[in-house]
Amino acid sequence: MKKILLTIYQSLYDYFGPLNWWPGNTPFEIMIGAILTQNTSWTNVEKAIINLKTEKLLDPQKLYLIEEKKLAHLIRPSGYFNLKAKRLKNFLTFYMGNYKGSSEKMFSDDSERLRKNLLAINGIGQETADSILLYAGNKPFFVIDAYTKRIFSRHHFILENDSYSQVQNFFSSNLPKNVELYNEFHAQIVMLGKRICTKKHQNCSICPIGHLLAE
DNA sequence: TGCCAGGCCGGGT
DNA sequence: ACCCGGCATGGC
Repeated sequence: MKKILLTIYQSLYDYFGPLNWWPGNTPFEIMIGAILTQNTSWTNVEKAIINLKTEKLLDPQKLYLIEEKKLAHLIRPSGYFNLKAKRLKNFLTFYMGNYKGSSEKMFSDDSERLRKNLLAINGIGQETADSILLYAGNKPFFVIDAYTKRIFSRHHFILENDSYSQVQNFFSSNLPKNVELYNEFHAQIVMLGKRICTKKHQNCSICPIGHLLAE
């Protein structure tokens, strides 16, 4: 199993090339993006982030102080804007209150403890927490999303109704614990899910890992 | 035009 | 412990 997972990864990498995730320049931008992209396409999130950048508001202190209503307006293109404005505020309260807006301080905490604390924030679930830890903090937490579950359950590596932790454990226990690998592998999975292994069509004839999959 | 997108929460059973 | 409705815009 360890071998085939790495082979799948290698095939994806050969096919798509390096994806250089996460799109975003700073840890803070990545963390904001992680919340904004919940059940939302990245193109919509980009528009919201551009709005924040244009207003020069992509800054912990400024977003912490801005009125929630105004924040909601700025992130409108990302969808669920009222809900997400609230969630961003919840995160910012945590981030400013505990770390004064310093990602270095935040990620110098014990990672398991930090993960629990992130999960305690209303609006941050397991995928968002792991995305923050992996892509903003370079901590080895494998991110599980809808694409991962769809692709790997479709091909019977996992069960369709496996829990998040079960799926995460499947990857963690069958891969070397390596941040770069976790980073790139998840990015490759998302690309495969978007482009080829979509909800409606499996398109297995052009799937770059089709020959590696059972059935 | 309807379906989908890099989830999560709260209330009900 | 599950199951479900709500949240909302933009692209194809």
